[in-house]
Amino acid sequence: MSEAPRNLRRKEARPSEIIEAALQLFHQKGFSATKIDEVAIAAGVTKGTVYLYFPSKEALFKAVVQERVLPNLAKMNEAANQFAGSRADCLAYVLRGMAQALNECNGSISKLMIAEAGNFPELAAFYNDEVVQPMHRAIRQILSEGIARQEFREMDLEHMPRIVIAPIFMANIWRHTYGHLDAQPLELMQYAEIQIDVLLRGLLATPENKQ
Amino acid sequence: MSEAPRNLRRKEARPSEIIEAALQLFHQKGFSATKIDEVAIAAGVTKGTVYLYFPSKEALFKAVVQERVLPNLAKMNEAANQFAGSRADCLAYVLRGMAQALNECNGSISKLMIAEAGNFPELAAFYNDEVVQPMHRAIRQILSEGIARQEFREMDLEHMPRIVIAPIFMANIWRHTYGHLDAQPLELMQYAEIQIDVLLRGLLATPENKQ
Amino acid sequence: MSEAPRNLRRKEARPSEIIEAALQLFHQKGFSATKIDEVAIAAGVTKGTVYLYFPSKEALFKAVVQERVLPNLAKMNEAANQFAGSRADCLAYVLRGMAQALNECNGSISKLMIAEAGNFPELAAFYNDEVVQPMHRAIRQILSEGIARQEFREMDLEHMPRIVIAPIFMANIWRHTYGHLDAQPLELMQYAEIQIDVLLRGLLATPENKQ
Amino acid sequence: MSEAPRNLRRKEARPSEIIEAALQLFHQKGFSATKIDEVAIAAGVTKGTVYLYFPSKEALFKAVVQERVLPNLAKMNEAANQFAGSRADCLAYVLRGMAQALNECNGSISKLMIAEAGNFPELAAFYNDEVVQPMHRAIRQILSEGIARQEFREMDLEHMPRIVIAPIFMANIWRHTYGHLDAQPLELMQYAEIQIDVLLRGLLATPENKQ
DNA sequence: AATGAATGAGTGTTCATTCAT
DNA sequence: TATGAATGAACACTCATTCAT
Repeated sequence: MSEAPRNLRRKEARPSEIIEAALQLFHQKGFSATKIDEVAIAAGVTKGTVYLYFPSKEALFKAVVQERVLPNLAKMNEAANQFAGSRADCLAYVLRGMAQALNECNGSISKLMIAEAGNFPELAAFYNDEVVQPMHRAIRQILSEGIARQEFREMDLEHMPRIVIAPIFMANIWRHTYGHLDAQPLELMQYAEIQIDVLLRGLLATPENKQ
Repeated sequence: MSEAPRNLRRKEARPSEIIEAALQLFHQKGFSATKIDEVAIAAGVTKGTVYLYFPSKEALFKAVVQERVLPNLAKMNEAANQFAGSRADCLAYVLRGMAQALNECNGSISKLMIAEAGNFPELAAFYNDEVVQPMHRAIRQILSEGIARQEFREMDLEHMPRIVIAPIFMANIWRHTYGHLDAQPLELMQYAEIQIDVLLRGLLATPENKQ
Repeated sequence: MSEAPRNLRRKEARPSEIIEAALQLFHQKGFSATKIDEVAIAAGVTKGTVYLYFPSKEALFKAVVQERVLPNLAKMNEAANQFAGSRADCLAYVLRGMAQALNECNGSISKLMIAEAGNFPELAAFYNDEVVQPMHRAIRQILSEGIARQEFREMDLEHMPRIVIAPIFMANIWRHTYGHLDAQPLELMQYAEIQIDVLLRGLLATPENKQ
Repeated sequence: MSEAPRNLRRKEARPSEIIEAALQLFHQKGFSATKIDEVAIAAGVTKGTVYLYFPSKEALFKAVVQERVLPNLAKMNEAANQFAGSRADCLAYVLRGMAQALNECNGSISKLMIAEAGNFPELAAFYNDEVVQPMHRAIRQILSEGIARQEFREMDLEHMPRIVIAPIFMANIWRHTYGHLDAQPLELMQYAEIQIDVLLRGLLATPENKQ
């Protein structure tokens, strides 16, 4: 109740507080519909302060993407590389990790990138290069190893990464888009288990081959 | 003086020309970033004329959704109901139909609805009620029949519709969002075949599963 | 009292009405201190209308310069070229013409360009190329002819144009800057006659000088 | 810990350092376009410090005028009063002094006062009363003495001061406005000599008297 | 039915000014 | 004395919407 002095309060936390507020609003309303004023209020500051840390709304957008996605991606990649078990287990592990990451984060960058890519071509290219393609490569790597070990049957490695990750990503996007309309909230982790089960049955070499 | 009277030209076609133009622009740039002026120009009329047929930008949005999505959905439902073969074939048939519909349409309403749902809650609810839920019901119906016929194994009918349709919808969204960045364009129909193959292997009752 | 319909009223006159209003305000308050809103109100329209005709404040500025200065300059040049009498009379004639032009125009572009050149380098260069240098060349031409005819004594042709025109320009700037503080308004035409008299006495070849 | 304490460094010099920085920036960019931040940085302090010494941007402006112009004017007046030679020589001396002062100072207060007078009526009045009118009186005094001594011919004493000083002042203003566009920089002192020569020839009583 | 000139509320951005330290 | 984080009023510019023709 007795306020801490405003201008000294966590001055290094400011940028990330603003990024957090921006993430919430961007994913709720999209980029254009989000007003800097709202971001500022949500972050507990005023408009001018936002511009103290980010030179433009677009720069704020980029910061949000960079701060919130790249670290997650790197973590996932590393985990996959260090995973020692079967490739099926590895794939399951990675998908679970993705679901967990998406579930814990209460924003949806992928939704944001879908909504605004057309208006920010440069940012879209950045996202594609830095996030999407590396993620596809990681999945493809696991699948390819699995085929080599005869865990997985032969398959089209070109298209498979999209097929593998789409259900989880779309579920997360839907959650943030229509979730409030559902009678009961979508349980992302549970959903992921089902998707993993169906997927692995679809990918594994014949049961006969397995044992 | 000798001009062919422009305003005699297919008076009744005006609204749908405007809707078509709006669809293109909405899916390219999103709702907020699309200007009425642009829609007008793309439709070959002037701004005032748009307001002659649609009382507001939001009303235009709704008209786009209603005109372009509901008919497709109804068609799909009917086809599914009349399909006589195995439920696996029926599921494949329906998914192929969706992919075809999405492939032929050079806009992406689903992308649009993801991007703008937050700003148009009423529209989101409408879309959810009229499009998403019916689609899920239709898929669930096929799966449920398949289980009853012991074509499919037991499964979670709550979550499965999302898992089934996610890859195709995501690929279509991708096409309209990042497609221009890809070396070669995503072949939606071919992609759908692969997804159907993996999915059915994952869903079918195997001898082992059945026991 | 009964207003003429607003949107049809002199639609072609709009741009020049806006330019006129902008000229007044720019020279009264400078570029930065002039608000588009003020220009609009002074022109009897609203802000949006200004942007209907000029894409930016800077573009409006350029239009003001182009519309109000270049025509005057061209007129002066032509008059000087056609003037048949002595070069002293010609010089007097040109200076009187300048004074007249500045006197009749109730703005002062030269003041404007001095005040804002630093912030609009491109515009300054344009003004220098299109207005200042041509004016200097015209003066230099007259002086040089006068020297050839032995009307004028030998002199430094490089610097002379500035010396010749400075008093009239400065007086005009003065009038628009501090004039309201003077007990009696500066009579530009009368002032010009005195300046012409002093100048010609200073330039003419005297019998002694000629010898 | 071992830093030389910055704030001990010439405490009293702060205001004049700030004034100096402000002078530079005001004449380069005008009043409105100059930001307090820039002034602060140029003076080697921070924004807050500027407000420690000057309660507002306008007050800083006034301080600049007072500190930098009034002393020069007083010096000129005194020199003129003590000058013992002919009034022609005295006039030449005073004009040379002005040119020198303007030449040495790399700002142009007169330009500043032209650009911003409209926005600061009170300051304009102050400048007119304290600078312009005294300067005119000083010139008028010299001319009047010269006429009494029959060095100068009869003339209009009302307008003459402007005519006398305009070329030098305008040249200085131009130098600071368009100078960077010229192939070779304007040599103000050399220019002044030419102007003095033309002027005196224009003002002196008959040539016969001269020798 | 169609136009397009005009509007004005709204938003991104700037910057003089304040104040707790 | 000096800082610099924070403020908020102000302004350029946009664009959905209106309306006289």
